[in-house]
Amino acid sequence: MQKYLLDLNQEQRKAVMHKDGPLMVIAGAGSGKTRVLTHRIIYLLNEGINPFNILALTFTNKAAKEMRSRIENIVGDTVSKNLWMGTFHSVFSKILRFESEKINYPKNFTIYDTEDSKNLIKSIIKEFNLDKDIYKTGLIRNRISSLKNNFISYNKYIENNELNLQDQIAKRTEFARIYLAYQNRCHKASAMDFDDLLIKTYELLELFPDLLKKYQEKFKYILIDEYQDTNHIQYLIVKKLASKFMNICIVGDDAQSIYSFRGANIKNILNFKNDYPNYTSYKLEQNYRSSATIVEAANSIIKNNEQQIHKTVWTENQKGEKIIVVKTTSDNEEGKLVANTISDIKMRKQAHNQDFAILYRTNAQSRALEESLRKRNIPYKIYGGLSFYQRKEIKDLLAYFRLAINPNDEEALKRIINYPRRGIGLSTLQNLSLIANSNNTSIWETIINLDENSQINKGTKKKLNDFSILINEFILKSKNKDAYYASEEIAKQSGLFNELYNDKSPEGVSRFENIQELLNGIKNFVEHSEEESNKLEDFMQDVALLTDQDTENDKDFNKVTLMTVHAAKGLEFPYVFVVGLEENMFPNIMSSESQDSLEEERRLFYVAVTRAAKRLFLSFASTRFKWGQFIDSEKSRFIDEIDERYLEKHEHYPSFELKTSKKFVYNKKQPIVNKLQLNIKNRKLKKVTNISNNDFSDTAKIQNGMNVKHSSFGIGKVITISGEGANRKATVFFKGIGQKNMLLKFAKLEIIK
DNA sequence: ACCTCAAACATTTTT
DNA sequence: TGTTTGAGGT
Repeated sequence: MQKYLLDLNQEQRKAVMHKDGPLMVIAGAGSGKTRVLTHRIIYLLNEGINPFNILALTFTNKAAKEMRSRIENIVGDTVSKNLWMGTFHSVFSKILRFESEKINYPKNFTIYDTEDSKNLIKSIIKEFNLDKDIYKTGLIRNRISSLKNNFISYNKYIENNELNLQDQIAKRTEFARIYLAYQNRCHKASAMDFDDLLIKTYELLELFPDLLKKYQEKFKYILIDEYQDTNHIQYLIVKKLASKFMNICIVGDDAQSIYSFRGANIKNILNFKNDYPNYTSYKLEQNYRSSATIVEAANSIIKNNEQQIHKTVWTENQKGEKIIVVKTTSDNEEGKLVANTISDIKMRKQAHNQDFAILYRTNAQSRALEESLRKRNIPYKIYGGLSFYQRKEIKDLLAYFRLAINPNDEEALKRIINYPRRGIGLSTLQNLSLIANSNNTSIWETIINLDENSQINKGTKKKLNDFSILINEFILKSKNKDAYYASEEIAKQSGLFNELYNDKSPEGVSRFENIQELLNGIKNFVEHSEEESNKLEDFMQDVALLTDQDTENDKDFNKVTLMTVHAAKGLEFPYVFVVGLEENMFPNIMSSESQDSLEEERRLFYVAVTRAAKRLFLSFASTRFKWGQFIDSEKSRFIDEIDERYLEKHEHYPSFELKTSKKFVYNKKQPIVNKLQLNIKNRKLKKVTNISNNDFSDTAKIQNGMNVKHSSFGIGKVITISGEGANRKATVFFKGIGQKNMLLKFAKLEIIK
């Protein structure tokens, strides 16, 4: 037997060595599902299947990358580099780059990210003069996205009475018009949003049978990871592609289906049998990841769900220690508890930072945790905030690149037409937009054909003309020169480089550094690509599809991980903290209405718990700071669903001493807060926070002419002082930075003698 | 056209 | 609490 097959158990091996025909692998958490997928690909390659004929669809780019490198280690990179591997979005965008002209899109189409989509919708709502409180951009975008993911086009939408009625009830009577306009504007801008990447692929395969045949024959073997989280349109595409050879292998776990808000349909996995009647299926039930306690506890959680494929996850691993459940008084206490416990374990068990993960339901919860980790000097990395490519300065520069590649890209144009300042303001832009809409062209087309328009005055025309000359130069450079040369030129000539260089505030400096980092990244890209594919266009291909997990660098190696439970799917850590286990938080208030969404929250909790290998810590806070207010909260029902045997409950975790006094201990007898009580609580807690800050006595000492030190601006001289007590302000001159006005209460200035 | 400041506003999860 | 929007001034 081949060496790589030896470390598989019997079921895993059967799945790996299944050669032809539909295959369904139901894999419990931690049962080695990625390993099966990887090994199966290696097996196919060893059987003589051409790597060109294998398509592997993963849930994240990172997963694809990791799988590819594992395969590469065994079969070598000449073979592995020819495998088609990636997310649905990235693989299909690649196909569209070849074929898009057939469906009337240029090959250099732009991919609009969520921010672009929202901005476009915002413009449309404004142009239609609609009430922005009824037509909320985020909501509209979500609705359009969900329609698209269910393959309901504008035409199908207007025929659908039920959907129309929903919008009537919500008073969004103009929704259809917005939907149509959105589609048209995307098309005019030669742009596709995330959902279009799927829809257009489907259309392509539907409209052109010869193309369908081509890709069916190309992808003779299709493997899909995390199948429980595919949505309807993805399902349709796969069904089409696989219908010829039926060599489709899906791997998934219905108990870990957590993306229904994105259109994921748990029925896809349940219906696999109907679509492929001659299927084979294997169940992987042995968990290799977690302690027996964690595995059993997870089982006791998921059994509360009604919808599921029956399976029993078991393990031979040691029992391990009990799961710690801790109640804390506030979110800050919770943060301290987590940070202290991490330090403690690091010392006693010789664990490293990268062994720890802190998981939460919503991104907003990260702040209290970050603060306490910082105070304890524990390095951490945080996912799900802004990814590198979504930072303002990066998006600004990328917008120039996008225009150089596709000048019709309206969102990119709007972003930078007046940044840096060139005196082309809002009213000019509105005018242009109006003309463009009435001529059914893009804004760019309108600008380069200005002479025919008399609505715009001469001065503005000159400015617009200069702008178009600039962009035309960028278009030429991006076509003829390598990406690094072109991008550097664009950064300089656009004025962006200077603009950021001249901003010497700490934020400005870091923005400038980010731009340099981006340019370095492009340099690196050029050095590692062939001459025919080292253009800006090649670099930009799927930048919009990258997430912060994909842009991880070496600096992030030994750090504690902070992320949402959603983002943690597929990962594992020795020590896991699941925080904020409170009613309305987890399960989230938005999901507590229907049985289905509650079951999904429970699956999410199941995912969180099963990330842990050695030890699991669950915590909840009895007050939480939200919207600038303290809100009382109660323990999550999910904690009570875990079998008591596996839990060890604490008011405070004993391994460290809490600094706060008993008076803040949550009072069980008064779960309902009245306003007065809340105010008292506020005051008390505020006091506690102030103690940890610099006290006022120090700020009162600061006088005119003194030299002071600021944490980020460095050393400066006090020029003026105004105000009293908490309102005491100072104007300070910092060398190389300039004057800053600051409230002494917050500024934490240190007096330098 | 652009800047500044105060008031209103918002909060699930993401390729 | 942090961010976005709108009014009003330059």
